[in-house]
Amino acid sequence: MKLLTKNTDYAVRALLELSKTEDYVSAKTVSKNQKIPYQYLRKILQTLAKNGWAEAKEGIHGGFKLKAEPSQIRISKLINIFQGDIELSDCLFRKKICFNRKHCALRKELKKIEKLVVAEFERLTLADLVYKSKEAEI
Amino acid sequence: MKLLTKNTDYAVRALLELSKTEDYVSAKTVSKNQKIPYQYLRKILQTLAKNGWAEAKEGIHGGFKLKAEPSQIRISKLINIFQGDIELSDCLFRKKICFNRKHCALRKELKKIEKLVVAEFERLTLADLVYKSKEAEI
DNA sequence: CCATACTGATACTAAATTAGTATCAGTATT
DNA sequence: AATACTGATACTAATTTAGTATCAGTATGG
Repeated sequence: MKLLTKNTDYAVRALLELSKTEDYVSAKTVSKNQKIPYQYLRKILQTLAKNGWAEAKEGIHGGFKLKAEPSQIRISKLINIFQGDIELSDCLFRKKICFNRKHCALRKELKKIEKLVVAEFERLTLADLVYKSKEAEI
Repeated sequence: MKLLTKNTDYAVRALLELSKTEDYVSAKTVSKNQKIPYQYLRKILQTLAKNGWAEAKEGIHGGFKLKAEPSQIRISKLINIFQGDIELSDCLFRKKICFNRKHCALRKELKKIEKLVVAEFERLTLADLVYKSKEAEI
């Protein structure tokens, strides 16, 4: 069971990379520094740009830069983009078997846990990670 | 993102089904009542039996029955069996890049969330679900 | 004004995980 | 001995995740 898939993981790390400087950073550079497959990363950066988290500049010396403050970039949002809604379980057979109380009892409990996780990921921002990174470098 | 895959979900529902009676219940019956594909369910029940959560009886009028009290069957254990360890993220590049503090900062935060989730699933037992089911039937 | 180093868009393949099926052998009951 | 079941295991299908490849277009520096 994984809460983060690779593309979310890569997205976070790419954004952290961008947070290092005000300049535009090319996908190539991010790819090198974070050891993320180049073409895969490009798609991720494009998605980030489309969703307003990064700004792209085309042409030579182009690249990407953060468009929002790290403290405004919530990991939950990134999960939403790359993995869809945070939803811990489907209500299988939603319509038919939810009359089946047993199943719903499970579902109800799962929903509770789901809320916890969502809250945690909403609390967590890129800034938290930047801050902790710096702390660790001392 | 799903915390429970279908086999865990099926396992829980199968165990709930078994909890209804002291008698042995055949896979066929469980399959019908819970609308779980028969052959798939059989594998799940066999796994539950192997892991000591259900007792199997062979031959005609055989089937499965609970081997533990519902209050002793923790959902976390079922997750462990059917989905492996609860682990929200791999530390990709574990050995090499964990020197990379940025990644580790993320990982540290994920571990915290992971602990929360694990604690919740350890708290939750089959009995909680049975109880809530009965409540709902009033 | 053009070579270069980049992004935009998109189509594609590969790998891994999850879900489901099928089959044959053996066992307890009547 | 027929029946209704489990044990074991091999297999296929579907879905999700990960990664690759390619062509078109853009900004910049020489």
